[in-house]
Amino acid sequence: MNTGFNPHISVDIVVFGFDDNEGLKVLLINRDKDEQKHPARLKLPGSLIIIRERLSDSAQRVLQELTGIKDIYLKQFAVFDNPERLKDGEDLKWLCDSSGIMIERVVTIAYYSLVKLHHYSETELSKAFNARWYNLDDIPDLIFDHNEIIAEGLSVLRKEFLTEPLCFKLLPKKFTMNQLLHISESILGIELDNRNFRKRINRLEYIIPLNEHQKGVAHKPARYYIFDSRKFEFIKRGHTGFII
Amino acid sequence: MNTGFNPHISVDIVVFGFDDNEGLKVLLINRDKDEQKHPARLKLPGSLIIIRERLSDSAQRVLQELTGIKDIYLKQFAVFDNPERLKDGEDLKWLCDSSGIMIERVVTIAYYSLVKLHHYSETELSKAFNARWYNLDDIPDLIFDHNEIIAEGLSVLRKEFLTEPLCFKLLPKKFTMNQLLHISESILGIELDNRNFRKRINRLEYIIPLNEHQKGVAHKPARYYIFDSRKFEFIKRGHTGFII
DNA sequence: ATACTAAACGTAAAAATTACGTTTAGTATA
DNA sequence: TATACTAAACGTAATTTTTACGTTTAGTAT
Repeated sequence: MNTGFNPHISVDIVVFGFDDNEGLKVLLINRDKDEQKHPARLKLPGSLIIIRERLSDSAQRVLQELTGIKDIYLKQFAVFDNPERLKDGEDLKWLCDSSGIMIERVVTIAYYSLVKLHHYSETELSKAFNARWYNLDDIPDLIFDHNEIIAEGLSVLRKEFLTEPLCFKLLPKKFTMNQLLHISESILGIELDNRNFRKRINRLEYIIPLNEHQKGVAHKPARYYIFDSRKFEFIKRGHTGFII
Repeated sequence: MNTGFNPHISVDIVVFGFDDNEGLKVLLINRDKDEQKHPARLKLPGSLIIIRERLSDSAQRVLQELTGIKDIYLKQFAVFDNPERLKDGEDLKWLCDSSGIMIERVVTIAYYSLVKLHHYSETELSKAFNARWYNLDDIPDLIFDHNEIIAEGLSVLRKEFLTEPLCFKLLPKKFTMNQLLHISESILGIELDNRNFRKRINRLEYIIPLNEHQKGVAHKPARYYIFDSRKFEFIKRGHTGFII
């Protein structure tokens, strides 16, 4: 039986969702989408790739199929290849049944992603996809090596966050200094000094202050800023790129 | 015909070799190990993995089989998965012939490595393996997407070099400040100010000055230093790790 | 003795970091 | 209408790091 799946390669996606109030979360789905088994078998969104599919296409497709989330930033961050990683007999049986092929060994390519949590309704994720957001420090036992994949994903995210302008994927076009601060704190998992943070950000030429302010807040209204990605690239490339 | 190869997954290794005089080089082999075809088809050491083999084991094995180099530091740095990456008909035919299996599509996991060039005799590499070191800015057209793999490998190496203590893999146990400087310059591809470099390094607690100096040189003999990896880890982990 | 070489030390200005204190512009409430 | 409250925004002074240089030192070679 040829299902079109590549029996050796899968993708798994760690979707980090940011929420102003509650910080960073991860999206998990139920292994058995429609059943309400107890205990539930939770996992990352992921699946075998289609034979000749590009990995990034595969990741986008799988994510949409399993969670409805589409067209988002995805970053390949590691490969998990332990030949024993699918060792759990029951979960392996489920994988063979659900994919319709004999599984010998699967190498998975892991992606992480950053999304604005409020863009995706909890109710729809839950009802249509049996998917839910979990706090980072409250993640249950997952199938296969998915706990390890999340841990590594978070570690890479934190490293890349220091050199890549990732926070702007989680912010509206116009954002305040405090929003930027809170995201940085959530992702890095540390507290930052408000005043020193402002000073550091103000030196960055690619974060541009606007003459617009918050309205209707019960305190001094905050200024809005925008991120100029062209300026960022220009500076990052050491002024060697041509800006048309 | 079951050759034991996984028809979908390969490893390729970018071996960077450092040489005090000539800087950074890359090890390339001939596609056709024993023939002296003209023009030669050059490539990175790499091959399909064995069905249930771990990727890192595979990389070590393949490297030893194709170049004789063994037990070295290898770092997974990227996945190359373009479904058209093996497009070249002649090279694809060679791959099918040499592996003995029908190739549909191969995703390759790329590793980079750092070795002391003088550890590997040019003659033996050349005679026994038809392998040669090439200067980074003098790399010919390679098969498949191997030029792209090298470019990406170098880019990742340069990034990781800034935060990981990679240079000590290229230095003898006891090294001089100038050796450290030259490696840094070679890898980063830029010139560094000798005096400011010394100052910066001297601040690092994990680079330890010895009371030993060069002998028999026609100038002020240089002090030797050693790298204390335990101290480095201790400091890097933010003093939270237990040192027994 | 003198020249030569790379190693090693030094210095002063500028920039960035750190650890704090103070003022400001708005809403809420008494 | 005055006062309280809140987060935003500005400020400062000490310390550390970076940058761009100049000078001295310890050896061999001639």
